[in-house]
Amino acid sequence: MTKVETLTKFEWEIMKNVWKKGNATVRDVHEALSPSKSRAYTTIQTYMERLVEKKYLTKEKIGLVNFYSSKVKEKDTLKRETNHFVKNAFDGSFSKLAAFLFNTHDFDEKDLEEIKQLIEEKEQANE
Amino acid sequence: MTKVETLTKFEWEIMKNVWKKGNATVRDVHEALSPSKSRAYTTIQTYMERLVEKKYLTKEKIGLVNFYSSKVKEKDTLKRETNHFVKNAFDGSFSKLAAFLFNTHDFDEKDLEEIKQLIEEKEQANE
DNA sequence: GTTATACTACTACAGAAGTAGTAGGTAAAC
DNA sequence: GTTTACCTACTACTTCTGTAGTAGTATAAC
Repeated sequence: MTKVETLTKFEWEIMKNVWKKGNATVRDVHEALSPSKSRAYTTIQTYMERLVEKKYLTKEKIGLVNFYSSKVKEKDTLKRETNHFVKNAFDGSFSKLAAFLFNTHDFDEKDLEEIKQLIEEKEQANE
Repeated sequence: MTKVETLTKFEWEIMKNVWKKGNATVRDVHEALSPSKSRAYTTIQTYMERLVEKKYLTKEKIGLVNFYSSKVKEKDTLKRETNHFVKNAFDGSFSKLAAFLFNTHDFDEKDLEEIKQLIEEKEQANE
């Protein structure tokens, strides 16, 4: 019954940075995030430690400094979280989500063309 | 800077029930939810009270019993939450989300047709 | 060699989320 | 009219999130 976890907004932020850099120190992440919303260095540190506990990150000490790297693939995480969301919000139905998006958001020509392209590729693949 | 809030999984559950019934008592919701995962009646009660505090629900006492009804439209909530999610997970890009869905999930013919239909309608509307 | 800098490890604390018990009151049933 | 069932209001406690301070140690700079 492994309880499935969800990343909080801020945990996402951190994970995104680690994914982008491959591996990152607290300082790296702090510097990358600080401009937008200033948080103490140790706040970032705490988060990253917690992400280690939660098995999202591993850390390795090189010299004096901890380098954190991701234990989970971005794509897998994204997939899991998306499934979650769709489950909660749209009873697990992706076409409900799609319908909803079309009805409530404005897509421009380009978006629509891109998506249509994707569908056609899919359809080819399905055949 | 009105801090935007997100519903937790369980708050969703409750809101869905209230939306479905129009207005609902604690007992209604408890009975609707219990089969799946048993939670105490008072747990539901607490949640519903908190949702009143958070302005998602209003309550009106009729006789001895509180009837809760939604203050927010399901559609609006869904939209807000979807925006949130897309913002966190896909840097706010709906076409990234779309692309991701196509790459990681299997849609069957029917789904694809439905979506294509939607796009064509949109395109017509855009013209 | 003493001072400043940088980093880790540990501790702390408030508020939200998750969960539920208890007290007390009305109404129904006997 | 006493018991039972049901409901609300209030209180309580744990875990998780968000946020950060402090102590201690290694290194760099003077």
